[in-house]
Amino acid sequence: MALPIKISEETFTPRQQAVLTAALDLLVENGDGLTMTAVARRASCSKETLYKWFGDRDGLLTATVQWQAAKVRMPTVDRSHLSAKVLRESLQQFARDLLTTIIGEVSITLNRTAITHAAQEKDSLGNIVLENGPMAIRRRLKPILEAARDARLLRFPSSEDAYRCFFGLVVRDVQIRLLLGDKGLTQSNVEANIEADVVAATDQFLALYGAKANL
Amino acid sequence: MALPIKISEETFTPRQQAVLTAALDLLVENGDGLTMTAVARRASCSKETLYKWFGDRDGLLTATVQWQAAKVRMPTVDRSHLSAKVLRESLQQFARDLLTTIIGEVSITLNRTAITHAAQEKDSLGNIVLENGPMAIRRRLKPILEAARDARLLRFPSSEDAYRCFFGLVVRDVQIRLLLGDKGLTQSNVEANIEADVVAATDQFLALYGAKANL
DNA sequence: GCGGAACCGTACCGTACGGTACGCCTGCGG
DNA sequence: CCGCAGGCGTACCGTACGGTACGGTTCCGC
Repeated sequence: MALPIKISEETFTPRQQAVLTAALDLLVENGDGLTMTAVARRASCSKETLYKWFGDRDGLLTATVQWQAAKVRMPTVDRSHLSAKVLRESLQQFARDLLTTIIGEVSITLNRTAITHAAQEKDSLGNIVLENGPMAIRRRLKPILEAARDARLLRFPSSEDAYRCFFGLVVRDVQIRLLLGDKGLTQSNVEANIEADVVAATDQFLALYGAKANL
Repeated sequence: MALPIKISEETFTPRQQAVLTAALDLLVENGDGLTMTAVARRASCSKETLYKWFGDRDGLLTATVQWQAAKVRMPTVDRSHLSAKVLRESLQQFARDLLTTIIGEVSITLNRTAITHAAQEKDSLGNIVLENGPMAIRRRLKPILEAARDARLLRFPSSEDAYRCFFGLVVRDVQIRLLLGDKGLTQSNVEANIEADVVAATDQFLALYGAKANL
């Protein structure tokens, strides 16, 4: 079946959401060793109910990822009056959101789960994570970039390339290192430098794509 | 036990290397669903031998990743006479190697395996991959960056930051999308653009860190 | 009050897979 | 020629886990 990308509030009943919360907690705690029995016990429900609601283990996993991923909300930027200052602050906000998201325990777990899943020729989880992560950022950022170009604040031939450059400047090697469990890169460690990194990445992006002296 | 980071040629006998090759092939083919029985059958050896040589499944996995990761070789750059031209070409070579590596089937598989492993509170595989991937690049690149700074070709306060910026400009969202199984980003698709991306990333890096008009 | 739907808890089944044991063959040193 | 070490193939064991079945309880509509 084609998975719905969007999840509305009413997709899951409160009880079901409690189950999904339990599943997510277990996922974060125990890695991908998520068993149906454990979820049932944690959520105080029967396995039969799990299978009735979610079909099978994959369905539960999918629902969990989908439900959690949909909770990530992007800030809306007013692009009607873009000034250099507003643009810079918007970019910084995007960078901050992106960084704080990817270093979060939940994001790491979800990405790991989806990648593990993708290793078994199943890309549904990967698509959900992509759609709610990088692609969501892209959808929100590109209009702003294009508005900024129209306002002569930025210069680029392709907004796609500009977006991907911004992504690279912000994320760098942080995400892959966290996913691989690099001990030299704890969340708190990265967290302390977020503000500096946000400013640095934004400055670099503006240096590359700013129309003039936007530094 | 502390895992040796370096693997010499003689660490494994040819027969053992054949077994590891079989394991790697299966890993690439079947994702993380690597079973001891499958490896034994593919390598035409008995399971008993596998356990004798590698201890347990984790040992086999570790040996496979370790052995394969060690095969990645970095180019050596002569940093005695660095000119702007040589620097640019060196950077481009690094970018090219990095990109061609991470889009390769084997790299994707190894990273996925290590990440899956990291989701179970085991970071040995992750460390091996990190050490032979990003960290290896860093070890080779940083001296060049610093030599270029000494030669007044580059300007930066921290070679660490410069390296990580370069990494971000080159990799961008390619690796995470491939790991997540993004269908809109096939290897061939990326491969076709490698040269353009290499040049673009290098130009951007030089624009940010070049001492003067190194564009 | 009554029937039934939903659901909990638990017991159960089948299978897949990690790990072990054993019988057999081959090659080699003495 | 003998014995034995190394290794192949296979059968086997135990367990963990996905998935199912079923009895008991609660709650809701009538």
